[in-house]
Amino acid sequence: MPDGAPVTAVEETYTISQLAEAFELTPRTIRYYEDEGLLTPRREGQQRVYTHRDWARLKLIMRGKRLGFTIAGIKDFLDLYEVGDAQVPQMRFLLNSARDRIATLEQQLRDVQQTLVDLKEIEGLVVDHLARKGALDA
Amino acid sequence: MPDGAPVTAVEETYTISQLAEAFELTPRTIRYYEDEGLLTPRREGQQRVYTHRDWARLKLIMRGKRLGFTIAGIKDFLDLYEVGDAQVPQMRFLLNSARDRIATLEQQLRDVQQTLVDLKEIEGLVVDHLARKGALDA
DNA sequence: CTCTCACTTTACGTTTACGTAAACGTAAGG
DNA sequence: CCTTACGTTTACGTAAACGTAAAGTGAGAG
Repeated sequence: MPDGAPVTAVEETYTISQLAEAFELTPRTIRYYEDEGLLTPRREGQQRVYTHRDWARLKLIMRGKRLGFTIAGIKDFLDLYEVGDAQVPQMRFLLNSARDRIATLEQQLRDVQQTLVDLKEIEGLVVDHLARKGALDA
Repeated sequence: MPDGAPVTAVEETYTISQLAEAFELTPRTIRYYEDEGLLTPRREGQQRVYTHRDWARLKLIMRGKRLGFTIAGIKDFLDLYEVGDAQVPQMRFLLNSARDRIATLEQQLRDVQQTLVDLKEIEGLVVDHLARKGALDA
């Protein structure tokens, strides 16, 4: 076994455009996320090499975007997943960040639920109105 | 009873800065929403006069913002509440809009719930870590 | 060797959602 | 009459999140 050989199987990697296609983003966007510190792919020559770790982070990024978070906010959020090596003061900070975010998410949860109630009521009204006009086909 | 006298009690009105303070916005922002067609206050001379209807719409606007909608998206959403006088083709359009929005909101609901699960797990890990270090005071 | 293709960097452009400054109107108070 | 307070319009400025064009690099095909 040659020195420095990988212990685990060779990890699967992705190019930037593979990631772009998978997540329906442009390479530009993915590079932008790197500029903002959300991704840190290694380089092979000058080319970026992404691993399944970047894949996972991109999934979290997309979820954050669907939730309306800013890129900076998503970065903070991603940092929460990197708890391993933190010291106690940093830990306290992370804990507060996590709890803040939980609070706003619980507000968002209520907002979504209420909006769904509203919209379904509207939907009912419209369907009703169309029914009275006998225009409910299609 | 004089001609043209209001049947109901005189409706309560608000100035732009009253609204601004109540919703923690700037007057600039409220005028911007008017430019974008989200609010249409009547004028008294050159001053804007807002009613409780504008108040209600602003509440919906703020909720939309918390949900990460764009201003244009919020406008479309507000239009859904104006179903009364629509014709059938317009009704069909509204129905589709409402259903589309319901779909994305249900996705958002799942996202919020999953993110809450994630964050609470992180919170648990951090609390645990701090406990082992005996640093859970304060 | 040339061409193509995918990737790279640099840098200016664009949209959204307001901020901010300038200049003015108007009613109330001293 | 002057100031103060609040309102107005007009218009340029700005931060965020990319789009887009220009120009260069490196590997492989013909």
